[in-house]
Amino acid sequence: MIRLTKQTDYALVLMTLIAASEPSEVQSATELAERARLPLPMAGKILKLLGREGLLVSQRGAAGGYRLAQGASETTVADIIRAMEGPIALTDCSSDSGAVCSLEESCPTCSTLRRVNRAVNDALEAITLAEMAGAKHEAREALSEPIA
Amino acid sequence: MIRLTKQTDYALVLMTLIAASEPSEVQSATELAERARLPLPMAGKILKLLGREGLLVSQRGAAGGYRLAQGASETTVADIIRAMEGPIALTDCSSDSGAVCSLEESCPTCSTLRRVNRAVNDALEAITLAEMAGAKHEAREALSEPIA
DNA sequence: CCATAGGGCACCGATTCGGTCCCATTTCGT
DNA sequence: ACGAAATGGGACCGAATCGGTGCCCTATGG
Repeated sequence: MIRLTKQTDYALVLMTLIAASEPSEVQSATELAERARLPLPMAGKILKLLGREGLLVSQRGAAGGYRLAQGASETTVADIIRAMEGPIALTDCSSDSGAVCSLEESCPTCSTLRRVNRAVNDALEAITLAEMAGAKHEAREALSEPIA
Repeated sequence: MIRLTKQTDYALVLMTLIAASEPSEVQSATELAERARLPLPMAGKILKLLGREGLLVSQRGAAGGYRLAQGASETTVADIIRAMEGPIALTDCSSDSGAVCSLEESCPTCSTLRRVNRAVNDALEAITLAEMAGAKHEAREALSEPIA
């Protein structure tokens, strides 16, 4: 249903939590799991993935944890989704790789889908982690206007 | 991966094919399946669904088939996706139904997701079947720019 | 040297997806 | 009136994906 997985959803929540704290100090998976009201194994799994994908920097050993790899304004929703689910492509057809579509005759669909895909991508690229982290207090007026 | 199912993909192709023909005359599932290079059972299943959802009008009996229920300019990509997959919602959180999110504390995510969701929705709502059907010949310059 | 915390991965049950098939019903043509 | 041609509505099945847990390893601070 054009929907992202729950794990991606959780990733957005976790990233938001991390972004909302002091950028320099690490936060443990246990802490974050509690605050996000997620089971520890789940949170751990997701944080590991986000680390491997370069969105988080991890500190191993006792008193370890995670912190953002970049500033909260440099990370977008699209980045997080890509880290969790791979390239953003609505269909096989709409991926950037020039994979040839098997539906030759009827493939104006392809070109249009590519366009749709781009619109979605842009929308996701436009929202930064900083906005999400700040949304709790401010950024309420930013919601009143439509996007596209 | 924020992707729609293959059946939805097929639905877009089939709808495009139907829209590209004379609006008044019906086309059989067999015909359409051939032109879309899809197995007949698949095409049939999808066409039935689109009919039930009100996007197509069916003519039963011999020499039967399908035609558009509305003008090609009135039907959008979003309509087709909704017919195939239900309401467009990136996450449980972002649906329009005011379903309460379980992640209370961290739920600025909710509001932001709602915004993302809306952007996606708007993008899909903006593309009509008429555009897709016409894209084969024109609308090529709209593609010349890279995607992401 | 040990408790703490992340790294990696295998694994499992449940759901969804892609696809096929069957049978009932409708309708045109002869 | 009858039969071929089409749609209508499901049931059904194998395969892939999803959500979630657990285990064992390595790193590190006290």
